[in-house]
Amino acid sequence: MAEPNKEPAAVTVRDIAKRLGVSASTVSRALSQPDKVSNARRLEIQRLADSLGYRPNLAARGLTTGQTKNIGVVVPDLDNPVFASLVKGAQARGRSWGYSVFVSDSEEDPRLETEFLRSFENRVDGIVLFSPRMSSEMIQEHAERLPTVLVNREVEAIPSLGVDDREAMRQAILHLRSLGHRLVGHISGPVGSWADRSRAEGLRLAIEETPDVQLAEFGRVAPAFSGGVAAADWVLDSGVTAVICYNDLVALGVLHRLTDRGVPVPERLSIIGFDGITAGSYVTPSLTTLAVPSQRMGRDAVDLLLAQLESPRATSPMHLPANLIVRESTGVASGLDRDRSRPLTHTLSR
Amino acid sequence: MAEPNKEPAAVTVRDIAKRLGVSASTVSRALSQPDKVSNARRLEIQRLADSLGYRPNLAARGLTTGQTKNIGVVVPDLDNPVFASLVKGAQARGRSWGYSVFVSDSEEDPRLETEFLRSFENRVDGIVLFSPRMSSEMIQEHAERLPTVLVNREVEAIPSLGVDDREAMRQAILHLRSLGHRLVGHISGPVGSWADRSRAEGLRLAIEETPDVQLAEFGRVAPAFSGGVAAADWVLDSGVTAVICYNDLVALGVLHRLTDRGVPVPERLSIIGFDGITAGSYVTPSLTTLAVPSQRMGRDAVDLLLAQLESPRATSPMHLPANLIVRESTGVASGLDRDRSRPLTHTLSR
DNA sequence: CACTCGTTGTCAACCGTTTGCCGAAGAATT
DNA sequence: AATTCTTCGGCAAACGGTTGACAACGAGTG
Repeated sequence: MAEPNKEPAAVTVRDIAKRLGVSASTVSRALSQPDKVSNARRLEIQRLADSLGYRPNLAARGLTTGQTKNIGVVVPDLDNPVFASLVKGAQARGRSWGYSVFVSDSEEDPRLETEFLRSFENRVDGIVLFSPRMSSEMIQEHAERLPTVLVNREVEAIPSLGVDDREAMRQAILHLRSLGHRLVGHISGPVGSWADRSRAEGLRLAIEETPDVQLAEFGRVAPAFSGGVAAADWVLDSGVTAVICYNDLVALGVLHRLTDRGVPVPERLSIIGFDGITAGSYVTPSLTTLAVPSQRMGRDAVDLLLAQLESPRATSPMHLPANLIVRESTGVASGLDRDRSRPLTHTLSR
Repeated sequence: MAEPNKEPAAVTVRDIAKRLGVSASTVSRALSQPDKVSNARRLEIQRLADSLGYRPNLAARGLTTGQTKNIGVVVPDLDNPVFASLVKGAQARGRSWGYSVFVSDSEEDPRLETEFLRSFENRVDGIVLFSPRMSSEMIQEHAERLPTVLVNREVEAIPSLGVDDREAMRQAILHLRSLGHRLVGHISGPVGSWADRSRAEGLRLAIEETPDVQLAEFGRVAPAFSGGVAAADWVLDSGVTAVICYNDLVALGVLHRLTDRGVPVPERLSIIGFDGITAGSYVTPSLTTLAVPSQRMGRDAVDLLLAQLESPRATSPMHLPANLIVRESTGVASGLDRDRSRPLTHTLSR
């Protein structure tokens, strides 16, 4: 009564078989292993199949084949455009391989992550996991129950994909150096975040190979606009002429606070962000940033995952290049025109 | 050989049955209809089940029950924070009801949308569809194969959920009016977009009931930053003192262009956006906007869908209120202090 | 003690598909 | 013409779980 009989009773392989007087298995074969059945039959079956609008029930198929043709993607926060974009890329690539994508927003909460991973068991063929916080042990544990590709994080023996933070930071430092900056600040991100560690380390290495640039470390801030606002005065007061921020949100916060105070950017302080979110190009001055190819990371992560499904093998972590996008928030170092004559470019190895 | 035997062979209901010397059906019942089995047995079974880490295979269950416990969400573009947020809300709410969420980014392409909808058949129990472009007929057609909830769009006899554009526009107009604006511009969005029609209509109604405010229509622009940049000079030149933009991106474009030209905002021109994306609070001056509760829309859409699954019934379109967030991009109308003395508030009919 | 009744758990069928095995028939080989 | 090889298609079992029908059993009732 309450059921007005929606969903017009999906057509099954047996329906087709019956109408053609053949067996279900023949229909199945005609559709999935066309060379196992005669041309005439196959055509006949295919014709009827799509005239009836037949759609194989993937759940049923999955029961026998063990393939769900689904993959799961877990990200910390869909409101962060970087993650949204990653999901977009993953979904698009999944589709092109015939996979559907489950999405899960873990809200940075390891408990939720665990819940999702468990609920994905025997519901997906594999997962793409972006989890800066979960412990390596837990990741290991989950990964052996379900094929996994990690994004922006490396854990022993698990395929992973990340940003080449070292090369990114090198680009940033070279850019600033060639603008005459000699003392550069760094605002780091949340403790325990894998990305923060990796970026800080990359920066350290970049500084090491650039002897005439020095680094000033500023403490950790929340990886958000407010964090940048909070850090701005401190940074300005410290005497650095440029600052590299944990991410774009922090950079935008710094920029906003300085603009509010009437401090000219980049004349007084150059600012570099990280991520390449679109908001960076909306502000004035627009934000110079290290853009991570997040959509591509989503795509590549799926490719990597599917490759693993086909033939599991050890792979070393892959690195995608970040892209220095120079906009208006970086400029010539303030007041200092002294050593503009130094040859800079030939230290660029590659 | 190439298979290192990952995935440790999921434990099934029969495994449990065997170890306890009971039948599979008893185990099944103990887990899903606890009152059909004696206390002792039930406890025994439950204990073993989770000590073995048993996870029911939902695909298999779905075969008999007809419930997949999955829902699909289709949005036009995940890179748009409004849609990302909607997905976030939908996913969170789905989870709390025990549903997993497939996400699909249709890239504004009706062909892709159709493909997704078809691929969702007998893979999900229902879908949340955000499709400003697809024809009503096609939507009708899909909706009768699969329970559907529409977002930000209304089609005869299909449950839907949207923003109360009329009330939103009324708030905007009242806000501007009380700041002394008497001639307000409107930059509209892409042709064929349901949201654009609805917002324009809402604006028209709001203007009708506010006789002392007049409307100046500007043509359509791309619903993007560049669209706003393009429209800015035109709007400025027209003599309006305030402009309401199709969405925040357009508003940000206008703002950016004016700032570039040195035109003071809001002194010379007030700007209102629509959507409430976070980028609006990063710019200087920050953007006054009509914030749509996108995450909540996602949640409510899922609630509505699940309610429909339980007992399908006709429902009239639901409307969620947009929220006027007054920031720095709106101010007192330029040069005009003449009729500040008029009593304004009592025209506010709620 | 015979009877009814409620509880507990088993049997078997089923959901929609795939797939190994086998027999039938036609084609090719000798 | 007899034999072997192929090709085609049917049968039936499986995947993992659910569910209606029913048997067995112990307990309560007269």
